[in-house]
Amino acid sequence: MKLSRQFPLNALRVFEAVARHLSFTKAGEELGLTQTAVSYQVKLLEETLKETLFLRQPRKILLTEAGARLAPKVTEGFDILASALNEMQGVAEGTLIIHSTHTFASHWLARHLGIFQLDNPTIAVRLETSQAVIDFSKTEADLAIRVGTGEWPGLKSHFVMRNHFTPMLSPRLADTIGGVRDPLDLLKLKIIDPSDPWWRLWFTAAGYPDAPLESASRSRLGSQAVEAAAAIAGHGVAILRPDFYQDDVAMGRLIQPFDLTCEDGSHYWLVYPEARRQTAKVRAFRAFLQKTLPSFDKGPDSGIM
Amino acid sequence: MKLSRQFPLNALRVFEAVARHLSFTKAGEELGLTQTAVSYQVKLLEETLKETLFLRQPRKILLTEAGARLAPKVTEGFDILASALNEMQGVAEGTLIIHSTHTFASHWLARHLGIFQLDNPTIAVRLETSQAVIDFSKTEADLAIRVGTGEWPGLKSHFVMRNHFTPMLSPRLADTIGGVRDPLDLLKLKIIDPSDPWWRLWFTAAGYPDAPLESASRSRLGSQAVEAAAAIAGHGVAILRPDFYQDDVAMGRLIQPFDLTCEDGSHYWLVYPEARRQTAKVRAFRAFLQKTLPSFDKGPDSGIM
DNA sequence: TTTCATGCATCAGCCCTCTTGATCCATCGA
DNA sequence: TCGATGGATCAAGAGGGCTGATGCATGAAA
Repeated sequence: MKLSRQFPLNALRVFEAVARHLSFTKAGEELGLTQTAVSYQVKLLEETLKETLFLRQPRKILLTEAGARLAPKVTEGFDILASALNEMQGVAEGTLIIHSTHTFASHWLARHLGIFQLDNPTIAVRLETSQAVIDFSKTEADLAIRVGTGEWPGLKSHFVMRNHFTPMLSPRLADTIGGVRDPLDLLKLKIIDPSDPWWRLWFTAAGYPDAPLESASRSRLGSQAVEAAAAIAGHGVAILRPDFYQDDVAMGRLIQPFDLTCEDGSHYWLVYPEARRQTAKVRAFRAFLQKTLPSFDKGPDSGIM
Repeated sequence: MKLSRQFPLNALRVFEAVARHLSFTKAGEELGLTQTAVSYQVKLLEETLKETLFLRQPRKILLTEAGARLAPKVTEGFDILASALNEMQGVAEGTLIIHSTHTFASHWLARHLGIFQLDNPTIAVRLETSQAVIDFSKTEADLAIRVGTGEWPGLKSHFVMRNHFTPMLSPRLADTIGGVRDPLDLLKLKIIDPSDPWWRLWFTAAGYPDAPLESASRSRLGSQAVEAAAAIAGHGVAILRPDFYQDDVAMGRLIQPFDLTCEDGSHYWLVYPEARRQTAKVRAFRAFLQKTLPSFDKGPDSGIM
């Protein structure tokens, strides 16, 4: 007997319940079926096996020898299946896989995940980072932090924080030109990745739409973290998300010469597949962001700039 | 997770196959499904569990952590179910439960079953006897020997032997009246159960339709075996199936004074539910009767009288 | 004994699950 | 660049399985 497609697995499940209750009606109640349906399924199974499994006596049924031999093993088999599912779900519930960009991971998550772990000691966190926009069907992340407009088909998204930027540089470098007071002062220094459109946006916002930015086609360094490192080393002025470099400012490794920040319409979002919205671990992470970030889920047009 | 009605068991079976092959297409081939159907079932299971089980990569799929944890247990569970079914069928195949009347069991089966057991050493035989016409849905007999016309709805029947009868008595009793030569001589003796219609049939066949049989309403002794015992003890003349008492005749305990036998239209039949026609043990028993009884399956109107 | 309650079998009809076939898409290898 | 491979998606259709009504047999209660 192979459990091939033909085999009525559901009938086996019904049999298992009937064997436990020794009653078609009761089994039906357990399974949410009518007695009629139970009768049908049992008959179907008996016909498939060519074995009578129950003796129908008036007002009660008995297991035949064959049925009595079959029942305990079937119960065991279904128990194993059920526990496999439970266990899998339990373990899955217990591990939260977060995908994020390097930048967000190192500058925000790394700093705040401790709180989450304190609040949710039973949930292990695995952090996966890459610059790519991940496809939930191709990696097994439970949720991701993405930059974008918040519109992704099939995914639920919650606003996390604005994605704004402003020039930042090392105080030593600023000193070489006697300090930075006017946006144009920046042009005296080396601009790290001047082809980044953020520079044009920022200078425009600062009132200098025509600032002469070298259009040397040197590509971006790849990630903001690398650019920041270059800036800290005094190699030039980078345009960075100030939120992420508060520590460096505090430690005197970077300064933010102007309060003016800019944005390009894309922001940080928490996203996950619609289907998994209700899982406990995702809910826990959402609650954590809610608690930690005042701007969470409020949309890009509210909250502090 | 309860394996309630809602749970797509079939999808779980499909998942199991996919996890083994790591291919939707291959799994489909094993199960006799199209790749489309497999895809649907896997998706259904994933939605039910709210867990991605496979990572769909181009030209290949991988199990996710959750899937990898689930697969072996699911395989184990299905293996247990499959072996339970196999085992049950094996054991069931190995035990033949025969239902029969006391008479046929003690006078024919008991004498010949040895041959069947020699021919089929792997089949254990269990004999259940009662006078009642059994209902296959209420007892777990595989087959039965019944007396009747051979017409039972839902049951397959094979003719076994004619059901004929003739007066029999102990030789000592015959001697008390100087021997039995004419049917009317029997009337000098006590007739065991004269209300049995067989007596009237036999006397009519013998040419004495008006033989004065006491119509005392004493009920039948219940079974032919009891009546035969009474006859052997010399308590009177019984009307019996001569086939069944050859031994008693040979041992001088009974005599059959007349060759004339009669019948009432009912005969011995082998019957079993249509659905079980092809099981090995039933086939073996049919073959045994075929070999042992010249009249088997030839119908009541052929063969020796 | 009659009547009621229980429990399973049967039947016809319908819904919805599941399957199929066609098509599309992405990737890998030549 | 093209063909082969393997999965996803879609619309359509068939058939399996469920339901509610009904029947039947029995045991319990009146």
